[in-house]
Amino acid sequence: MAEFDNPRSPGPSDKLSAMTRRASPPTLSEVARRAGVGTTTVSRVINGGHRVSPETLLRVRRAIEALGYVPNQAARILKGYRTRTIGLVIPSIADPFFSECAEAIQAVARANDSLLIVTTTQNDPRAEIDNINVLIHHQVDGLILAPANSHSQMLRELLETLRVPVVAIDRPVAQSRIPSVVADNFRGAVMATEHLIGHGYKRILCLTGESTLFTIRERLRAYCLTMEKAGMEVLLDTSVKDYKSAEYAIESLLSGPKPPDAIFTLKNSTTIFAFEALQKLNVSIPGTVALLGYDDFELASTVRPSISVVEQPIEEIARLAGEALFDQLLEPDGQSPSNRSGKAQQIKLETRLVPRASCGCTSRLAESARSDVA
Amino acid sequence: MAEFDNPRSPGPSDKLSAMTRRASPPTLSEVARRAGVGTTTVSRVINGGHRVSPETLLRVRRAIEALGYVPNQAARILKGYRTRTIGLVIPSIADPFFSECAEAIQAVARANDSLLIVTTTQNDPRAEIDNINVLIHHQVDGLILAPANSHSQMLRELLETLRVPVVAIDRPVAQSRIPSVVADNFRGAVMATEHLIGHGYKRILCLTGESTLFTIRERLRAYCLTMEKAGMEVLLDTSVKDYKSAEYAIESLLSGPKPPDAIFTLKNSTTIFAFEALQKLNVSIPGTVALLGYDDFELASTVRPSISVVEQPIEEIARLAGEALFDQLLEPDGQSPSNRSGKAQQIKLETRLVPRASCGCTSRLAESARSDVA
DNA sequence: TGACGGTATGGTATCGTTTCCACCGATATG
DNA sequence: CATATCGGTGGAAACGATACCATACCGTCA
Repeated sequence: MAEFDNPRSPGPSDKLSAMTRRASPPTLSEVARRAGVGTTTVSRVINGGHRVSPETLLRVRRAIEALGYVPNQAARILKGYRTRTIGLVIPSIADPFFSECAEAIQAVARANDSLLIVTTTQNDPRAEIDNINVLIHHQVDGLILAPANSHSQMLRELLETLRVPVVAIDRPVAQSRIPSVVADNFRGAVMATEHLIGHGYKRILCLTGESTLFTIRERLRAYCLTMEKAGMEVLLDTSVKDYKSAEYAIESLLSGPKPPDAIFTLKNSTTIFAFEALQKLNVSIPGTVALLGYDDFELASTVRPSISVVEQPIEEIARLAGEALFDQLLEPDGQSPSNRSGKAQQIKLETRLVPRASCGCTSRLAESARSDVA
Repeated sequence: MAEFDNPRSPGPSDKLSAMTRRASPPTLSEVARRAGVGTTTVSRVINGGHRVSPETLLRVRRAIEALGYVPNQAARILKGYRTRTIGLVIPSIADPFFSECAEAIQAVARANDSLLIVTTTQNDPRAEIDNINVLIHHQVDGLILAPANSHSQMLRELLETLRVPVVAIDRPVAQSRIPSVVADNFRGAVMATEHLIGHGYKRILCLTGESTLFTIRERLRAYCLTMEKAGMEVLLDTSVKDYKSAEYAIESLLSGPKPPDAIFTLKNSTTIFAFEALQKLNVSIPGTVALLGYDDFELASTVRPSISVVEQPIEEIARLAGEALFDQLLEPDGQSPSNRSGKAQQIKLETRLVPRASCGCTSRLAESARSDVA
């Protein structure tokens, strides 16, 4: 871990570098000198040019142009201005769900003249805390994060002492007034389970994948409740974490005494592992077992059979979170921004069932249903 | 476009807020006062604690702890320190190629105590220039970018006047000494074309997709040269830009007088469109036409038939670029960093052919070949 | 004419940190 | 014993931009 490093190199004397390529960027007072005005006037020109006579304005603008002057961010920030950066804390950028989020949030940031700093946690709560601290030290104006653990006491406390607005995404922060934008995971999983039940499947297996995340737990809860309400047996397998484990689990379950006739997978990667395993084992889909997954993915409609999924409005989640953040940022009153009573702070978005072939909807039905919703 | 906004709110008088929850973060001089030392000493403690007596060190550390002091970044930066942020300029975060890049670069940045700011251009050269300027104004320490147009005069000039190190990724900057890390697109496409020729296909069609990007042009050049060298007819189609156009192009070509017996797609999305179209048209792969794509993707090995591809070492490209950037950053001499003669600045990485079923390699052969290389 | 309101402008303290320089005492060196 | 050396320390001047306040000027109204 390197120590802090040297400041700018000494640099040539002012006179020497006057005509040659500059060693350091021009400053506001150099602009002022060149334009024959005071620093105040230049500052005013930069910040909108109000209360400056047209001639002076022009002269200053020319000087700025000639010197290629750009204001020094650090100095402005020091005077209390916003940094025009926001931080994003997510498990991984490579995950398609979060990369789509990042893209959308970046767009919102850009629309608000801000930049986005992305950090990743790999769902490690400690890395998460670290990242938040680092971003705060870098004086970001606001923070969007997908909490690794919704119930972390430490996280909640940290967030509530923050002086900048925070919005949680995909997963809420339990027992706090931190605003959040999440999908309705419970409702989505209810829809999915009911859909499979509606198809007449009798033994619906739920593959949770390995996860303690809030979203997965919600989906699991919904599956269990729905099954029980329908008087059906809850069949769980939590062992699938990669292709191998999927193959092992599915093979043993299918050759067991009471094999499942449908599989509901609770997340993207689990769906893919399960699909891969079923293919490899030459299990007919949906003939022998139907498959329905949570979360859409690019090739879900292309593979044979196409895979039915519950689709989340990812881009919308991210966009709303970004907008909520900037709403808080632009609020005139500096009062603790997260406990204003007026606005609905906890946003929950609808998800959508996309029936395709793998759940037993025929190709044709699936197509019509699809265009129906779209 | 909002104007600049207000500086910090006036804030209560010092005395008043002394005992209550602080309105603004503690400063270095407050720490100094509490520890009964000068600001210089505190500063020294923060920056490594050299030349400070053990007792004083302890006292200062305690004061820092008690006040929860963290140094103000803006002030340090103003004094000439690095911002410990680097900028990344890519076409899109949602693109799997670039999201993997971003992930890897972020990891390198973190390892160097830096943060990553991500901006996207949608391959628009103007947005690219804008983004670079914005990042420079934010005083990033360095820059990594995937140039939209390798031959842009404007871009080259901008980059060469920059005072911070730059590394190009995936695509070089033509006629310049900007360091770059790219895959050997030419060699990759030669391998692919030769592989198809080796299978005995006679009419190999190349689907370029819509692109003027450097990478695609390189691959196209390689395809053409290899075909000509083999005395075979170059078959090009540049019209595929989505699923519909793929279906149209493939249907009309296949029903034409001299239909292709193999397809080589030059990028990820084109491969998927082509595959989708072939499936929909019930064309047998590789029976009627073989398929080989550039760039791997998650389900390429899962779909039936599995799709043969040329795979790029994405993570390695990104990691090397990140490391090259920090190498420059840490170089002691501040001389124009990009034209040091010592190091190889233009890195070109090998790509790898991953034969699967779609090109005609049988499943078994494909498997063995695969594990052979892996 | 004198008081007043408004506009254009500049001087200067300030933000929080680093660093140059000066200082002090103590030990080492001639 | 005088002087260099060195570890430990603090005062105060930067860094670059902003904003409070003061000033100078002009026109207008009573």
